[in-house]
Amino acid sequence: MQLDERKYLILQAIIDDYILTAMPVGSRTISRKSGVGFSPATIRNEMSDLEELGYLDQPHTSAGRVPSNKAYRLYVDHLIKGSKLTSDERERMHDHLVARSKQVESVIRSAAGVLSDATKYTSVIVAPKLGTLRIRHVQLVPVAERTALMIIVTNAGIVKDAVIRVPEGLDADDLYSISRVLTQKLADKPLEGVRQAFSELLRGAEQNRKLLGEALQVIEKRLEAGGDASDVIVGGSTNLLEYPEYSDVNKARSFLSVLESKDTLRKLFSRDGSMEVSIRIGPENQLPALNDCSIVTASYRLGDRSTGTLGIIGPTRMNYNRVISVLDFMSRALSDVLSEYQ
Amino acid sequence: MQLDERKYLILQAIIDDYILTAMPVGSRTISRKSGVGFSPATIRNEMSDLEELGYLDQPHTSAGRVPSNKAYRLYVDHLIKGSKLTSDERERMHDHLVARSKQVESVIRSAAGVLSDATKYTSVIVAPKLGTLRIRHVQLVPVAERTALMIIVTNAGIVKDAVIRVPEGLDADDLYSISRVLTQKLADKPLEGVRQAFSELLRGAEQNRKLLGEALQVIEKRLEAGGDASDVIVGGSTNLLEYPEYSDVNKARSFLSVLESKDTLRKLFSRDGSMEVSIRIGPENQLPALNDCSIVTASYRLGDRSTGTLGIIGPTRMNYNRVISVLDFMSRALSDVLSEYQ
DNA sequence: CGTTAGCACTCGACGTGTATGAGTGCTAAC
DNA sequence: GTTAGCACTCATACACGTCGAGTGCTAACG
Repeated sequence: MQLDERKYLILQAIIDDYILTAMPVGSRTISRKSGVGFSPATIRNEMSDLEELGYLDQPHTSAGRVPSNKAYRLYVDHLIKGSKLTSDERERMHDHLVARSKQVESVIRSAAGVLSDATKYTSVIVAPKLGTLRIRHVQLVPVAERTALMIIVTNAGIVKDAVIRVPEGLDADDLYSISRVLTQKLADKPLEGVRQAFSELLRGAEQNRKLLGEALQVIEKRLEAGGDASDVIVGGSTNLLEYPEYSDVNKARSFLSVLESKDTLRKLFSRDGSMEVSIRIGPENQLPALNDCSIVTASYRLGDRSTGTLGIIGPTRMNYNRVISVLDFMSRALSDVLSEYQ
Repeated sequence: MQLDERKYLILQAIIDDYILTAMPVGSRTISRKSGVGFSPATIRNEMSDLEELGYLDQPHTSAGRVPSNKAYRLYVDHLIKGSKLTSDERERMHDHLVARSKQVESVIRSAAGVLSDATKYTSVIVAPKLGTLRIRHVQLVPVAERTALMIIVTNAGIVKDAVIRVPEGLDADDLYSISRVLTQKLADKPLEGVRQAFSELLRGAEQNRKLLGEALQVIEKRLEAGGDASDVIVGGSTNLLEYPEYSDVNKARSFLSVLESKDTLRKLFSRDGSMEVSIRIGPENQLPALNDCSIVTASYRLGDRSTGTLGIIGPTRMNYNRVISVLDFMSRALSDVLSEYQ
C-alpha cells in the first residue's frame, strides 16, 4: 500500500500533536484539528492502515496512537516544513556568542549554553579533531630540573599542554631558543603531519635528539587519545528531565550516564565532512540507553580544513523543526565567530 | 536532660542503621542489634526522650524514627569512630592518580573520578584561587594583525590564556622579546600581586604602555571573575540518583541543577585555610536545594601558599566514616602528586 | 464506493473500602 | 528500672467498581 495524500496529512497531524503533548493521540483529536475535514471514524480507518504499515504504535487497545521511529524518519525526511527563527531570536543568540569571544573555549562553552537554552534539550559540542589543527606556536617552559611544560598553540587559539622530560643541563634560555626553532620549523603544519616535520628536525639537531623525541611522542599520544574531556562540552544536561519520558529516575539516570562518558559522546557526535544537518532517530544511535532519543548534528568550521560538531540530543518526539533551524543558524554563527581567530 | 551513655549508644545505633537502609528505624530493629541488650519497650522510652530532645524525627505516628540534622551533627562531632581504609584500597586510589600525572588538569580530573568511585557519592574539586598561584612564564603569541594570545604558565603548570589587542607594528619577534622581558620581571610573583609589578614595568617601558595596560586588564578581569568553569571539576554526578532519596525526579533535578552552576559550587566548596576535614549538614549549606545533602570538604596543597578544595556531596545520611577517611587520604595523595610540579 | 453515525467493547486511571503489618504509647506486672 | 501485653495509628497493598477516552465493526447514507 502506498501512502496517499490524506495519510500523509493525518500522519503529520498525529506527529505534530504527539511532539507537543507526549500523549497518545486519538482520532477525535485529529478530526477536530483545522485542516483535517474528516470524521473520527474515517481517521480511525486511516490510522488502522498506518499502524499496519508500521508508522504508528498502539500502547494498548483503548489508547490513542503513537508515532513509530519509522514515522519520525518519514517526518524528518519528507514531511518537515522549515520554520524560521525570528530575527529577534537570531540576534539574541548571536549576541550571546560574541559576548564571550575572548577565548575560544569560552565561545564554545557559551555556544553550548545558547543551544540548550534555545531548544530546551541537551546540547553537545565537540571540538575539532586535534590532527586537523595547525600549529602556530610551540613553547617550552621549565618547571623543574629536567622537566618542562610544552605548550602548543594552534590556529584555533586552543592551547594544549603537556609535561615532558628534557635532557640535563638545559636552562631556561636554552629552552627559549629551542622553542623559537621549533615554532619556526613547525609553524603552519597540521598536528597530524608533525611526525614528518619532526624527523627532519631530528636529522638536523643532533644534540637535542632526546628532547625532540619525547616531544614528538607526547604529541602523538595526544593525537591517538583523540582529545581529552575538555574537547566535549555539554550544555543543559538537566533539561531533558523536564519531559515526561524521564519522570522515571532509572531512565533519567541511564541518560545522564551517557552524558558523563565523554568518549561515548565523541563517538556519537562524530560526523563525516558534510556541513548538512543530520538526524539519527532512536535505535539508529546504536546505543540501548538512547533508544528513545534522537540526535541532531551539524558542523562548524574552524580554519580551512578542520570542523567540529555541534548537536542536540532530545527525546525522539523532539521538535525537529525548531532544532534544525537553531542548529542551522548556530552552525554558521559559530563558524563566523571562530573565524576571527584565524 | 543530659544524654547518658545509653542514649548515646541507641542514637548511634539508629544513625548507623538509617545510613545503611534509609528506612525509619523501629525499636525492635535496635533491640535485635548485638551490643544493645534491651527490650524494644525500653528502647522506645529512650527514643521518645531523644525525640523530645530534638535528635529524632518521626515521619508519622506508626513509623520508626529518623535522625534529625542535630543528630548528625552530634554524630560527626562525637560519635564517629574513625574507620581505616585497607592498604589495598589506598594503593588502588594512589595508582589511579599517578597514572594521569602528565598534566595537572587531568590529575585533578582523575582525582574527582577516584573520589566519586570510592564513596559512591558526588565529588567536587575546586582548583586553587588564581590569585595565589605564582607566575612562571608569560608568552605572547601573534594570532592576527594587532591581536595576540597571552599565555600565562603558573607554578601549578596550569595554563591560562586570553586574547589581547596589541599596538600596530609589532611582529612576532617583537612579541617574543616582550614575552621574555615580561617573564623575567614577573616570574615568581603571585598573580594577585601582579598589578604592582606591572606599574613598575609601565614606568620603565614607555613605548609598550598600551600593550601592557591591556595585558594587566585581562589578568585582573580574570582574577575578579574568580576563575572559569574549568576550575571546578565534578565527578560522579549521577551517583546520587542511586539512592532512594532521589527517586523523585524533581529532587534529582534540583540537585543536578546545582551541579551545573559552577559559581554556586565554587562558593559552596570554599574553605578557610585549615587543612582539616570539615562537614556541613543539610541547611548548614544555606541552599534550599541542598537541604538534605551534606557536604564534606578537605584541602589540598599546591605550592607554598595556595590550596584548593576537594569534597564530597551526598545525602545527609551519608557514610561519614568512609567519606572522611577517603577525603583525608586523598587530600594528602593529591598534594603529594601535585607537589611534583613544583 | 467512500464517508459517517452508532454501538459494543477494551482498558487504564481513579476513588473507595478492607486487610495487613510495622511501630508506637501506655499500663501494669516483674 | 525493665519489660510484657495490649490497644491504637497509619502507610501500604490489594480488590473492586466506576468512569471515560478510544477503538473496531457494522450498517446506513449521499
